[in-house]
Amino acid sequence: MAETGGGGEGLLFLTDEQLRKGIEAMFFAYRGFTADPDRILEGLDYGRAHHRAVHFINRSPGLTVSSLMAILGVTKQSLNRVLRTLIDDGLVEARIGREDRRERNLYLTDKGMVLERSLSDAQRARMRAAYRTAGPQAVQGFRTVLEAMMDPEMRRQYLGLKEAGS
Amino acid sequence: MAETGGGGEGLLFLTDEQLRKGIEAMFFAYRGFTADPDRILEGLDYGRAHHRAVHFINRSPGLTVSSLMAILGVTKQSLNRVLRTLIDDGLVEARIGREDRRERNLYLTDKGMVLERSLSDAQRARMRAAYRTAGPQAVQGFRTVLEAMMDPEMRRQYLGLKEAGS
DNA sequence: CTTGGAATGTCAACAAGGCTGACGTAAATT
DNA sequence: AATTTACGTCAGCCTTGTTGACATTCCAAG
Repeated sequence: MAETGGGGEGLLFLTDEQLRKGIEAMFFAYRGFTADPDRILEGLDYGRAHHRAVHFINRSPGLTVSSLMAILGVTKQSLNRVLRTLIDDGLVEARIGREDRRERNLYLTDKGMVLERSLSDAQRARMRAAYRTAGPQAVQGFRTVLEAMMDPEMRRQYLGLKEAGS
Repeated sequence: MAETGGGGEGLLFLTDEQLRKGIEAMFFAYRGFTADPDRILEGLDYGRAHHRAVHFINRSPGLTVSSLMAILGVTKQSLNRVLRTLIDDGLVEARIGREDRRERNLYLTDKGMVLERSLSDAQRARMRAAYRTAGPQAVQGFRTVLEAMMDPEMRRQYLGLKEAGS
C-alpha cells in the first residue's frame, strides 16, 4: 500500500498486470452499475435503451432527436424505436421546434419523470454507497481516470453539458 | 482541490449533481473502454462476447465452462454459441477434465493468444494513456470506487482471481 | 449395480437492441 | 425552384441475451 502519491515511484501502476486489473474492474463495476435499473425495467416492457433516453432527456429537457442520437451513439432508426414507445406510453413528449420547425424537442412528461426518478434513485443509491465507502479523494481519482478514458467527442458531451461543474 | 481526505468536508461529493456526473462518467467512459477492441472485432465475425470469453480464458487457463458462465453472467446456451465458434475456428481448445471428466477445461490456442494479444494491447493502450494522464493517486481512487460499486459476488470474482495483487 | 444429480452440449424459438438501405414528408436554405 | 436537413418509418439482418426441452456423460450415494 503506502503509495507515495507523487508519481515518482517508478510507474508501477502502469504494468500490464495493473492495467489488466483496471480493465476487469471496469467490466465488473459496469455490471453493478446497470444492475439496479435493469431490475426495475424488467417486466415494464422497457430496457436499458429506454433508460438511457429518459436519462438524457431529463438532463437536458428540450434536446433534439439529433442531439440525442449523437449522445447515445445510435442510429435514428434504433433511437426511434425506443422513442416511439416512450411517446406512445406518454412518458416523453416531442414538441415541434419553435425556431426550426423540422426539429423535435424532447421533454419528459410527469409520468416520465416518475420513471426517471425511480431509475436514477436506484442508480444513485449504489453510486452514493460506493462514493461513501471510497471517500472523496478516491472519487476525485475515479472521475479523473474515467474522463481520461473517454473518446474526445464523448468527453465534450460529458464536460459541455454540466451545469454545476465539478 | 485541497481535499482533507478524511470525509469531513461536508460530503459535497455526495450531492445528486455529483452523483449524476459520476453516472455519466461511467456511461461515456465505458464507451471508450470498449471502442478499440470493438473496432478490431468488427469484420472478424466476432463480437464483444467473444472478446470477453477470450479475455477470461487467457487470464485463467483451464477454467471450466461453469466458471466462465458465472464470471460472464450469461446462460450456458449463450456462452456455448460463442465458445462453439471460437473452438471451431481453432482459437480455443476444450480439454476434457482429468479429475472430473464431465468438465471442460478451456485454453487458448496459439492462434487464440494472437487475437487476445491484439485485443488486450488495444485496450491496455487506452487504459495506460488514461492512467498516465490521471496519475497514480487517481488510479488508486479509480480502482477503489469501482470495487465498491460491484455486486459482492462480482467483487469476489474480481479479488479472488488476482495473482499479483494490488 | 443402479439411480439421482451435476456438468455439459445442443436444438428450437424468441426478444432486445444494434445495424443498413430505401423512401417519404415537411421545412429550411440556397 | 431546387436542394438539403431533420425526422419518421418500413423491411430486413445481426449479435447476444433469454427459456424450455432433451441427450449424454460421469460422479457419488444408496
